[in-house]
Amino acid sequence: MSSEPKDLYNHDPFQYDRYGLGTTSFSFSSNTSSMYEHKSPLVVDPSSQTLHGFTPPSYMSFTECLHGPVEYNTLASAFGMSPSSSEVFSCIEGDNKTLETTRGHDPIIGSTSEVPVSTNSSESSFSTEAGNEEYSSKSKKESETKGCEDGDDHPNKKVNKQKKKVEKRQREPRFAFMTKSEVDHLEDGYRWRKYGQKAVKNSPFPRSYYRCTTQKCTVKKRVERSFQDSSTVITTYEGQHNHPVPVTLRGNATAMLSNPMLAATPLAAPPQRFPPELLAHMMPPMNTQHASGGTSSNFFAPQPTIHFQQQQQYLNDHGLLQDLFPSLFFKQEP
DNA sequence: CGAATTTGACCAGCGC
DNA sequence: GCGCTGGTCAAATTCG
Repeated sequence: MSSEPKDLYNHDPFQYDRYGLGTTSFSFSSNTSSMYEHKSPLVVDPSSQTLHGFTPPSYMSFTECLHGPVEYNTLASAFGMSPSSSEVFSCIEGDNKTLETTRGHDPIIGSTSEVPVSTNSSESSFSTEAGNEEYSSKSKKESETKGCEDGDDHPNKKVNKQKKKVEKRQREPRFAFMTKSEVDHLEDGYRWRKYGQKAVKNSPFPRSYYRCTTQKCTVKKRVERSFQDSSTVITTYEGQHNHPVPVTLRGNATAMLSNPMLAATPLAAPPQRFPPELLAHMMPPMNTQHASGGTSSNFFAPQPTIHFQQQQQYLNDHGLLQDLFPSLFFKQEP
């Protein structure tokens, strides 16, 4: 194993754990392992369970975020994608090591155990990492056995194993976020097939594993409920969709696509790339209901039309983005 | 009847 | 090396 994970871990994407109330830590890293970090105080409104200055993205669809060239999947846009009203109040992006952790300390759960994911949580965390390091052998197994020759009808797994050991696979970027939702599996417009379920240590709730059903799309997601707050669903996406959103959408997904705001969403917005979910989160409350409502909002509710660029402009004008993520404004792909 | 889900088994990685 | 855990497979079952 390379030392990369350790290094990453040392950077501690969960650093927000250490800074207590009113502090947030953002960590990003690209494939080159560069990392940006910035800590900035945020105003928290416990009653509304939201961070002021963090508003659900009404302008960007979840599916859009999941799809396409967006470097860091914008899953936070999932706000409102759930069949029932839900809120994403924390996002975590990282790699296996960061998210998966060390024994007995579930990465995600673990983070929440250190800083209780209470409804009045005062932290919001984003961290991104898309490492290049070896991926889990299981994934290799999956892609290889499915893909090809390995699969001779001989279940000679020993041989396969050796092949697998040699071959490395690039790690897919991961993105985790927590959502207040009654349902585990949030509708995001894509079609998923459940391929596994496991009991999670220290949690009464199982973790479900889903895979995108679209051919050749390797995106997966894990869904689990926080053991500390059963109303919180933790969803971890892995990979990026290489296909458009399936046409046949139901329920909210349909609503989402028919939402003029979403339709106007500039998929191609700024090419590279401030994670849209952050943009979304950092948007000041355009809708006063969000700012003062205090209740779980339905993010699909009609809202004033605001274009992405306008929102960005707003942020720029207020210096929010630069202040929070100066480096991201100049971030270049390697 | 095909698609999706369930569920027990299997495997690899990691810490001790 | 062993045991624990997460992740995946795949047969069986359920669903539409």
